[in-house]
Amino acid sequence: MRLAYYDNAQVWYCEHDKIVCSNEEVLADGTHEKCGNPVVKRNLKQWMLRIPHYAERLLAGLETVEWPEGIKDMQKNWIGKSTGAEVDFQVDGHDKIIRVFTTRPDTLFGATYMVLAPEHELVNQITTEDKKEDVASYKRKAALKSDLDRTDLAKEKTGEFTGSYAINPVNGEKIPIWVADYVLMGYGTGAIMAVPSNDMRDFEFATEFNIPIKPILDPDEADEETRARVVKGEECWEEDGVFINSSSSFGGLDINGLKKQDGISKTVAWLEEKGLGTEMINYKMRDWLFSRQRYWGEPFPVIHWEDGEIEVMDDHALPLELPKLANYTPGDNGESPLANAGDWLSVTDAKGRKGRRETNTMPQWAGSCWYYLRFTDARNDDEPFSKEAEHYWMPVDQYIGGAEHAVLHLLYSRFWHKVLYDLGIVSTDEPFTRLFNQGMILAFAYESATGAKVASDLVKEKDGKYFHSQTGEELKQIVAKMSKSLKNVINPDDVVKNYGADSLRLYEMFMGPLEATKPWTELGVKGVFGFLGRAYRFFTELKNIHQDEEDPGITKSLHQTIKKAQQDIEGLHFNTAISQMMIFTNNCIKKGKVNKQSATTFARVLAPFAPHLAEEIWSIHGEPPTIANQPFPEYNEEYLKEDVFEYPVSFNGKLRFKLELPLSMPEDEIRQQVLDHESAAKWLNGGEPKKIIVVKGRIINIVI
RNA sequence: GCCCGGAUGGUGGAAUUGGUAGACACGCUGGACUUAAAAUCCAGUGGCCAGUGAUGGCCGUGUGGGUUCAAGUCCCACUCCGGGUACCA
Repeated sequence: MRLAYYDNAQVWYCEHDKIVCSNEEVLADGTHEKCGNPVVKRNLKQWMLRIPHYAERLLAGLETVEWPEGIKDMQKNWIGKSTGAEVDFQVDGHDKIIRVFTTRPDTLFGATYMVLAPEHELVNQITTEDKKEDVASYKRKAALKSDLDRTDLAKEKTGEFTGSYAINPVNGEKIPIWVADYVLMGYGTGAIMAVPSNDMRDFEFATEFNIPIKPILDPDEADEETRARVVKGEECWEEDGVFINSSSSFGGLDINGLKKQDGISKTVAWLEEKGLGTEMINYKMRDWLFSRQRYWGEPFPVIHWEDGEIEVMDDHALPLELPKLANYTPGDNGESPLANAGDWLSVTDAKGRKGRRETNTMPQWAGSCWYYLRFTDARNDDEPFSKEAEHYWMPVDQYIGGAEHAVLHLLYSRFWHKVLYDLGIVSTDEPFTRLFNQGMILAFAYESATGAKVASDLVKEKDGKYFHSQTGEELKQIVAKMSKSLKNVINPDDVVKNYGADSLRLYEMFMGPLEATKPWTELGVKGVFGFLGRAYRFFTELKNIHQDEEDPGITKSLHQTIKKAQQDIEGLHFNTAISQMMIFTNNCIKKGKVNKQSATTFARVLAPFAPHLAEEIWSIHGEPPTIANQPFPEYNEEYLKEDVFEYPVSFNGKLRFKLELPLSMPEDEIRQQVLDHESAAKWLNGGEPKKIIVVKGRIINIVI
C-alpha cells in the first residue's frame, strides 16, 4: 500500500489575503484571524499520508514504552479505535444502498430513521422533487458553517427530510432518511442509522423533529422510575440492559432477552450470513494532510509533467533546494510563493517534455519527526545518519518535553519512525523508550479586583499586600505564564549575573518536582545561593578540614547522601537529592570539621548539580583537574546499617512516646519492654492491652 | 459533557507506596557580630488550649462517609482548580 497520495482536500482559503489558512487562524465566526474577512472552503490538490494504516501498530506500541499513562490515554483517544459493524440499508424504490457504520449493531431494531451527512454523495440522488429546494438550501447553510459552528454551537439539532425511505434490514420497516450536519462525512461512512432510544444525539434529534422513538432495551440495573420511562421510550438509555421488541419474522433475527455483548455477536453473525453487513473497525484518526502553501518548508521533490504523469525525483537528484525568491507573496488561487519561482518551477526532460515542479512545501513535522535521528550523526555529509550511529544511540532512552506534544509531535514521529523501521532504515520500532513531561515555570503576576492584569513594574508591595503604584488599588497576586505584557519575564542571564549559573541550575531543580508547574521566586534563588555559599566556605576553609579518621556520624550521613542522590538522579527527583545534600552540609557545619576525603567525595556528589562550585572545592583540595571526569561516588551499605531504632509507640493509633530498642530484639521482648515502660501505665490506665502490633523497624501500636 | 492531572503550614514542597505528617528551603520572630546597614552565624517557628517552667493535652493533609490495629496514602460520594477534547455513530 502506498502511504502517500495526492488528492483533493478541503482547505480554508482567505480571499482577501489570497492564502490558505490553518485551522487555528479561522475564528469561530468563520473569519480570518489576521484580516477579519470571511474564509471559504476550497478544494486543493494536496499530499496526504495514510497514518491510519499504522493505527493498530501505534496502539500496540504504546504498551511497550514507559510513558505517562495520561499521554498514552490521549494518544489512544486520538487514534479512537472503535469496533462495530457496517450495515447496508436498501433505499426504498431505488437501487441504491446506504452503508452505515455502527458500534451498536444490536440496536438495529430501534433504528427509526437514518441520517446522511450533507456532503454525502447519495443526498442529491435520493432527495424527492418536493424536497429538493429545502435540502439544497440546508446543504448550502451547512457548507458555510465553520467546524466550530457545526459542533460546539450546534447543540440544537438541525436537519432536513429527503423525502426518501430506507428499509431496516432486520424488520423490513420503512424509515425516513434525513440530512443533518451532526453526521460528519469524515468519519465512518458519512451515514448513520439513528437509534433514538439508545443514543443521546439521535434522541435529541428525534424529539426535535417528532420522529418515533422505539424502546428496545429494558435497563434492568437502573432504578424503577428510569426503567419505566426508558421502556416507554420517554428517556434515552445508553448503558447495558436486556433487549425487548427485538425480533422479527421478516429476517428471522431474535435477540430478545439477550444483553449487549451477546446481542452484538448474534446480530453481526446474522448480518454476515445474510450478506447485509460485516464486522468493522473504525478509527477517528484521519489521513494526514502533509502539504502547506508556504515558502519555508522542504519542497516536495515532485514534477508534474504536461502529460499528467506525477514523477517523484530520483534519490541522486536530491536534495531539491528552495529557490531564492525576490518576492514571497503567495501565488494565485492559494498556491505557495513557489508558484512565482519562474526558472526553478519549469523543467524539461531529455525528450523535451515540459513539466512543473510541485509548489507545495512540507510542514515543520517533516523535520521534527526525525531530527533525533540526525542528532545521532549530525556531521555526516554523506547520509542522514550512519547505521552504526543509529544502532548505538537509538532508541532515545529518556525524552523530556512538554505535554502539549502529546498527540501531535509524539504521535507523528512514532508513525514516521515505524515507517523507517519497516524500510529497514532504523533498528527499533519505537523511537522514545521513556517519556517525561516537565512542568512549566511560571511567574507571579498581579490583577485588580475586576480581574484586569497589571504589569509587574506598576506593582508596589507593602506588608505582604500588593498595590497599584499609580491608582493605589489593592491587587491580588496570581501565578501566570511569563509574558512581555505582564512584565514578569525572568531573564536567565540576569540570574546568572547576580547569583551564578550554578545557583540558577540548582534552584530550577530544587523548586519542586520536575513535572510540576510552579512559579519562579527570586527568594528561592537566594536560598540555594546561600546553600552553595555555605557549602563552599565550609568545605574549603582549612580550619574545618582534617586528615584523621572520619567521624562515624559524618561517614554515615555522607553515604546516605550518595545513595539518595544516586537514586533520585535516576528517578529525576532532583529536588530531594538537593535537600539531602543540604542535610549533609548542615551536619558537617554542626560538627565543625570534616575529613578531606569526605569533602572531596561530597564535591563529586555535588558536581552534576553545581559543576563550577564543585570544581572549585575539588581543586582547592589539590585534586587534579577535572572533577567532570570523576565518577559519581559509590556508597557502602556497611555504613548505612542501623542496630537500634527509636520506635514510635502509639495507643489506638495515637503516638504517645518513643522508645529506642535494638533492631535485633525479638518481638516478644519488644512487647515486654513497651509494657514495662514508665509511660505505658498511664495510657493503659489499668486495663489490659487487646493486641500489640509490632512492625520491626517501623512502629509499635497497642490496641486497648 | 467526556478524558487526564491536582488540592498537605504564611510560601515552594517532603513523606521509604498503609506505619512518627510537615524533611529541605523560603519567609517571619528573637539574639550575636557591626557606628549602622548588608552579608554571615546561633535559636525558635502547623493551629488551639493549659502551665512561671521543662512539659502536657486536643485538633490538623479540599468536603462528607467507609475499610483498617493504623489512612495524606486504599474504597465510595462530592467541591474547587488546571490541562486536553469536542455531535466519532
